[in-house]
Amino acid sequence: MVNPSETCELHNVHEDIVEDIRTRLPEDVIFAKTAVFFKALCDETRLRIIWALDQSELCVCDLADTLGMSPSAISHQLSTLKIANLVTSRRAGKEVFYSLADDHVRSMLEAGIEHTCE
Amino acid sequence: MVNPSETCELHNVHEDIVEDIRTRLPEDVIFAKTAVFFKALCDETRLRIIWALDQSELCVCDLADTLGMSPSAISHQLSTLKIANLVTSRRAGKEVFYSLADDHVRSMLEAGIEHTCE
DNA sequence: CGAACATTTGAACAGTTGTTCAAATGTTCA
DNA sequence: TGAACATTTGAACAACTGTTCAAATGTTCG
Repeated sequence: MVNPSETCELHNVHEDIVEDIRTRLPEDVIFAKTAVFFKALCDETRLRIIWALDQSELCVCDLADTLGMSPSAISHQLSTLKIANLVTSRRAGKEVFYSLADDHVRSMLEAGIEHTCE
Repeated sequence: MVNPSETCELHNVHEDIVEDIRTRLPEDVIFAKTAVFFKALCDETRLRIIWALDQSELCVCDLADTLGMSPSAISHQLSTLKIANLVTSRRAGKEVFYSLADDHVRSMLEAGIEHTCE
């Protein structure tokens, strides 16, 4: 919790609005899960992976070759993306093919890129 | 760059697709800027701030009181959000009121929350 | 089985991040 | 001007993150 000396004087806060907003604030778990979702999207490498998987299902080596990175680094990031449920995988022999989990991921990437291109 | 020993054997990569995707990969700056945008959205505190500002323009102390955090912590996060162009501010006397920079931020927050609520 | 290769895993490392604390800066008003 | 309060700033700190490296695990095929 917060040290009282750090809070503003109560009579100076716009009490009505603050009280209203505080009661309607979504539960912690909502913000926690949403943060996890955006965390998965906030790294350049993961964005490149998602962009590439939006073009085509790809195996780890394909991604490593496409992005000029080590298979190990790619695999670690794919693991992060999988835990966050942004990608799915299927094994085909020695290779493991990854693809986007759903259209939400695709549209979120596109919305993000579009926003930065303004 | 990548140590050659770390890359997969060239003949095993799906060359055609990889080459096609590699040539169409957006520029680095696109991914960098998009990552900055999502980075601003990937923290719980910042998501709460954005949610609150979506309800109403608020000053630093209002936000601190609403979220139960110190004004200093809130101010630091608002600074981060302002640098990323997600919020704007106006001074009114001793107080500084913050609000969302544009509808993109609002819709992105809503899309993120909606995604986590499935 | 054993060789070859794709992938995963875990430790280690430097770099980044969010909060706290103390101090500085802005602004109002008596 | 000086007191009072809102906000900002910078240093410090622990916690977290992304990559590398070496080693382990999966899978195919001779």
